[in-house]
Amino acid sequence: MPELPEVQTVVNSLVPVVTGATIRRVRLLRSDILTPAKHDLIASLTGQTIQRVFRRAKRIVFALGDRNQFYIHLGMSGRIRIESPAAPLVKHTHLTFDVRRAREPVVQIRFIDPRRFGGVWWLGKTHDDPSLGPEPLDLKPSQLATQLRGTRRFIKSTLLDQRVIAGLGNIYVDEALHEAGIHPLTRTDELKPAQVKHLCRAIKKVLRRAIKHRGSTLRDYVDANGTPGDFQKIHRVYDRKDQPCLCCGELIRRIVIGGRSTHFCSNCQKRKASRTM
DNA sequence: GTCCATGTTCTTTA
DNA sequence: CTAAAGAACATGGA
Repeated sequence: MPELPEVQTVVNSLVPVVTGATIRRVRLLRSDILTPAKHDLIASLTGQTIQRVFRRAKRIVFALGDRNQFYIHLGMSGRIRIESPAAPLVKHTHLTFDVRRAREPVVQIRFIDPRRFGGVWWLGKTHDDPSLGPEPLDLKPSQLATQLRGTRRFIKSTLLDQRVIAGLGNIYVDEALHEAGIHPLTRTDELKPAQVKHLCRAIKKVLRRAIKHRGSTLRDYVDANGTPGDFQKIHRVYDRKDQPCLCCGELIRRIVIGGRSTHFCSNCQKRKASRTM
């Protein structure tokens, strides 16, 4: 479910509720979602204030008043919900913490994740992660060119690699490659400078539009208030196998690259490196 | 029962 | 050394 636009949407819905709030009661209902596993999360959170919440890559990062940080990663099926503390817990709720801002009622933040590919990571005071690539929305073409240099992998696989760019996932890589007119099986080192520049613009354009539409709801993604996104309604290629391309009418194809379903238009995205715009 | 899934990481293969 | 392929993780929906 969650790629950069969905995670950003969740963060946007959390900001007004948790910024400056004090953490009251914390419950870790499944301790195996925590890394490091032995960390005492309850002791670290209880009584702390949340200075701010922000997104880095696909992570929801909480910065605490004592300069410690932790983050929640939603994995494939994770959700954050803002609820009344009295609301019944749904199945697969793994973490809850009550927060309170001055003169406002207590609300409860919940992390729910059936498949448990997501989890909670305690960062402490070490805030940087050298394994994460740059944020796509801040990316300059020259920076993208640097990140793409020296690999012959398929561009589809390269863009999914969080060390290269942090935040894209299967939906938005497919959408960005269509927007840029680049075939997903193009070898990364075959991209011309003009194509890299076009790709850089395409990535930002797709992500900005997706954030504006509050992400894509294919199955069950909702933001922290339970609101679904609607960007899936204007996908050009993702999940549109055998439907006509909105640009040219060609039927969208689905292939598998690196074990991931990949959608593209064989007319708008030519295999040969002939496109220069 | 089967296949598939918006993610990440590890192992095997080439 | 690089990177592709495959599996693993765990659950639920079609």
